[in-house]
Amino acid sequence: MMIRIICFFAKICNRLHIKGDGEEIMATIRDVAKLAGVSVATVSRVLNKNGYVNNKTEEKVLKAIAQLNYEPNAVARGLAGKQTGTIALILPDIANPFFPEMARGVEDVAQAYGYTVILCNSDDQGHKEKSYIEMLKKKYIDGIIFASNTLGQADVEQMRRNNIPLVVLDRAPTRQLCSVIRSQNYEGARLAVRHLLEMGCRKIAHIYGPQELITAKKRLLGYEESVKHFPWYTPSLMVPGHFRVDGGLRAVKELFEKHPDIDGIFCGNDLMAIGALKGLYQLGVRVPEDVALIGFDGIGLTEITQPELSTVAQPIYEMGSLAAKVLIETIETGVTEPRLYELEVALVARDSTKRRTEA
Amino acid sequence: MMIRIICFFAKICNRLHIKGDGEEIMATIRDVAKLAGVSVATVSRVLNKNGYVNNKTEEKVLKAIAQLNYEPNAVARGLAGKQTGTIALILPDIANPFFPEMARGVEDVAQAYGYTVILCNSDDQGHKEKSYIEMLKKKYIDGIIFASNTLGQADVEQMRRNNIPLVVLDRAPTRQLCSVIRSQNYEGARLAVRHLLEMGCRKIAHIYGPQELITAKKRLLGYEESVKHFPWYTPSLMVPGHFRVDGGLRAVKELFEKHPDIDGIFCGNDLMAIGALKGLYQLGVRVPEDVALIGFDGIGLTEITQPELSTVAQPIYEMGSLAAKVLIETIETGVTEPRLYELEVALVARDSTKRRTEA
DNA sequence: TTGAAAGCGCTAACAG
DNA sequence: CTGTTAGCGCTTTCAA
Repeated sequence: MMIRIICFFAKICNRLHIKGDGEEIMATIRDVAKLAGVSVATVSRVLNKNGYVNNKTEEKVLKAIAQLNYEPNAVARGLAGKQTGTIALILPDIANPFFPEMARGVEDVAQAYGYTVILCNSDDQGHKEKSYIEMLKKKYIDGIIFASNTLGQADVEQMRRNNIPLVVLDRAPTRQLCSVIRSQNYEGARLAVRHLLEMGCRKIAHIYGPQELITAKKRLLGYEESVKHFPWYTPSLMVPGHFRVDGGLRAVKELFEKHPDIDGIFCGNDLMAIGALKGLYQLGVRVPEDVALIGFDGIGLTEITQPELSTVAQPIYEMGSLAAKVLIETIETGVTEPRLYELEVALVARDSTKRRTEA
Repeated sequence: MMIRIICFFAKICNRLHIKGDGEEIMATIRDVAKLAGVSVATVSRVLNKNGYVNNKTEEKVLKAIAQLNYEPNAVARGLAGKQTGTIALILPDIANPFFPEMARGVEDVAQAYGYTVILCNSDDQGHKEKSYIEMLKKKYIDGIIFASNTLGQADVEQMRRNNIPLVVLDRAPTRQLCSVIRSQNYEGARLAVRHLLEMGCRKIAHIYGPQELITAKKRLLGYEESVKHFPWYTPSLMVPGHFRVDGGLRAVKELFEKHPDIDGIFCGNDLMAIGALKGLYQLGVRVPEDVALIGFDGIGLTEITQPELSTVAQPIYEMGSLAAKVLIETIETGVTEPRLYELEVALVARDSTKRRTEA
């Protein structure tokens, strides 16, 4: 009884906006119902545009909503309906220049659909990913976009069991369990090599990324397939650069010790190409006169180097926005039919490969 | 009655994990209570480590929790307790190279404190910010970090009324209403100019950013104060570059039309410095031999140009991590005493200013 | 030290 | 077409 009375007073205070410091009180669905003279169910119906509602009634409700400046409470909705309007983006490191643009793509379409994006940096460490996933599950996240590399088959299956829609980027064979988005890594690599050949290169090296990554692997494969029939081809033309700037720099030096006559380098990603450019500069090798250089990814950094870097550009922003679109569709339709999207890449020829074609 | 029966069966199914496709069922606090033979209140107490709980009882509860693999549901917690363990980071554009590192700083400490970060790109457009804030309010966000520029006094006050803790980065006078984090923009500018002078420059220009931004303004001011007493000083040595690469490129060309004898340029941020470098290259002006060039911010890009760019480095990552720390403290202690944190900047002298000192 | 029970604000049966 | 009501899973008095 006592409780009731206290609650009653609390309510009165709420309604009258008596709250000391002028704190704003958010109207609830009940307030709206009362003001409109209908039940909360009816308000809920007009809110969610489901079920039948008389036009007149709807108008009354809408008016009440406007009058009270009512906004439905997303948390309560989440609890009741199991949908929070939140998706998570798990990526290795937002500070890696490849990911911000992709994140932007995700965020833009999420925003457009009324979703909110939670950002997670995994550093490609399995335990971080798992702890994120735990946390995201607790928060009733609606779905996850995975741009990270350490996602295991087991995790995917677990997500499935938890009914959490999943879209992964740049991952291989998990195919039948969730939608996958990637771009033409193999074809892109071939494109890069062909371009170097067309620019007159006659001994082309490759700096490759971590072979656990399907992208790095495919690009290496594309290189190999493109050059293995040449007489100059030899395995020592392929050196690792770990997808990092310093790796590219080191790799290029290693390369030139063994093969001072290299006249073209295809780097597995742009960061390594930037490192390679640096390394070549330090070696006194001119780009593109002595060596033509091309990267992969198409990140913005390739435009600020001197010379500007040729690259095989992936549609990074689109990969993100498509991922979000696919995920949200999965969430909203409930259809879990996994699909594979392979996006096209494009050769971007800039100064770093602009040499005279030799006969 | 019918309902009860159905629910009853549903519950049984849940408990027995009969759910067709092997979908996982998450244990609830009630399950734990039942298994431990206590009430949910008790479980809640051990969960939140508040209130008295007998050691024995606690053990039982803990065992039940472990046994059921129980994880408290964050959404329900949010509804009941008004705290969701989620903070928002509103910034202009994650694709702007300045922000990823800052975002990383925010995310890292958030993660460490068990919080989750929602990413919002405002593009510095007021309406986007407002719509984000609406959305975030609905979601019971615990606090907001603002690294964006169009936050008005009214918004800050509104946040206050809604009791949403707020930390802003790089903003000026909103001082008494929320905590502010920024770095020494004025001093940094003076540092940059002094460095150019020490390197022997005798006519120094400045490319400045949008004057609506306090940071750009302070840097411009620092420049002016440092050079206005020189005979060569004239207002046309200051041109706008909009904090963008292309702006810097254009600015440098404008500058050289009027003042071909410039031998030093201080750019209000690194992006403009990169553009300036490009422009100078196109003009055939050598850096640093003919012109020494220095930027501001200390973003990673400054290390990949040729020559590498000197810059006044802000502790970008720390700005982010500090912001998160301050925000979370505010959230958890409830203390809203606003503070101002001004972080130190550091001169990073690289090749772009490495010229012989003239007597 | 513990339990009962009233919410938090909304959704979704079900019954008119 | 609309209202009643039982939850969603947790926190938090209040009583015991």
